[in-house]
Amino acid sequence: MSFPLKVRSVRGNNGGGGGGTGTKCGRWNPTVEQLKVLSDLFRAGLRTPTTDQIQKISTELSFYGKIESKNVFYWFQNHKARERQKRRKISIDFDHHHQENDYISHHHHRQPSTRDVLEINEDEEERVIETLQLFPVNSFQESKVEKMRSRVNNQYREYIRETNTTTFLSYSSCGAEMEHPSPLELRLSFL
Amino acid sequence: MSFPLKVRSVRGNNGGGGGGTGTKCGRWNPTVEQLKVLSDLFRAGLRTPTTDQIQKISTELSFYGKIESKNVFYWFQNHKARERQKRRKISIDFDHHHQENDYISHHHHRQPSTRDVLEINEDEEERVIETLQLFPVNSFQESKVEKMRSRVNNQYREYIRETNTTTFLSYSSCGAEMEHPSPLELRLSFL
DNA sequence: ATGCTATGAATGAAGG
DNA sequence: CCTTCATTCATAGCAT
Repeated sequence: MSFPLKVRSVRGNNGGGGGGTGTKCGRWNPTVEQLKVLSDLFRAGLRTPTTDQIQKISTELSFYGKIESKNVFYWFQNHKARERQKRRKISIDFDHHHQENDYISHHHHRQPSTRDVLEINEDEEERVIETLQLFPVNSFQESKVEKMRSRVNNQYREYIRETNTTTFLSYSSCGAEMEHPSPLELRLSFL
Repeated sequence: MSFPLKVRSVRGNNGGGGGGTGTKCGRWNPTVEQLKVLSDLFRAGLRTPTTDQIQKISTELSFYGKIESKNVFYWFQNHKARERQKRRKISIDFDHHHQENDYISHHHHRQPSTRDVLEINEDEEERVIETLQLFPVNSFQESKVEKMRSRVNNQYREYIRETNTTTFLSYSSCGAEMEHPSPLELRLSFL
């Protein structure tokens, strides 16, 4: 529960060597050094590192212990998500608190069911990434060439949106319709 | 993917009480049967099902639990993308990988596609089985599986229009427990 | 042992 | 298709 200064067991191991034997290798367990670097990067403003950045970070962190790129990826993913989540929760609490204070009618207390919670103060973001000196990851993403590719497949998205907004009634019996070309049979003739 | 020894909750199925593990009706949680069928289809070579296929699959799968066509759509999207991710192991950090049995790290260098860091080393069959017959098309259509990747956006249009009125069953079915065919059924007969 | 919390990992759902 | 977000599953660790 301890907050930021979580230290966790250092998991012994490595320091470059790789003697991380004792650890159950089913799941990556960051060392304190790794955690520090990651936190620093995050604090410096890095939120969604590019593949190159991930690679660099991962490579660098491998010095402190076994680590893979995906671990870095997941770490940032989770860290960002959970911070947002935390902030969201706080905001909700705040909101809730206020609502209790003023019981005005035009305030609609919405239960944050699942996804109702919309973005709240999401400011304070994306600080200068260039300033983090830990790893000079100034690799630009110059890929502007491929921008004219996606064009059609957005239709399904629209469809989804449509069906989501349009009543979910889904009338049970639709015997008449189903005008599918042919009585089909999907079969897996293997396995 | 990666259901080696993980089964996840087999969908405690809502049923009001909602106890159990999760299964909040906010998001589709595939049952093992559904997952099996989907995986089979995928392994059979189906990658980007057409609208019709999606609908049929979802109809069939609704037999095993609540499901919508969009779930099928998303499943294939995600599964395909993530399969590729796995296949495209970056492995730029090969030299820094120390210790323990490093998997047969073969690295064909390529430009990291912005996010394929998820270098998972799970080996799954990726053979394309030509025996898949999702649609017994006429002879003039090449029976090549890859041929099914044809963009059928026109169908999407139709589909969209149609789904506005005819949604799929996917009844919640709290008590409507129907006897499902043998989970080992290898052939799906769609009607 | 039992339970809880923090968090790594996975994946459903979207957005673009 | 690619990238990202939100949820959820599964556990390691520590607490009780």
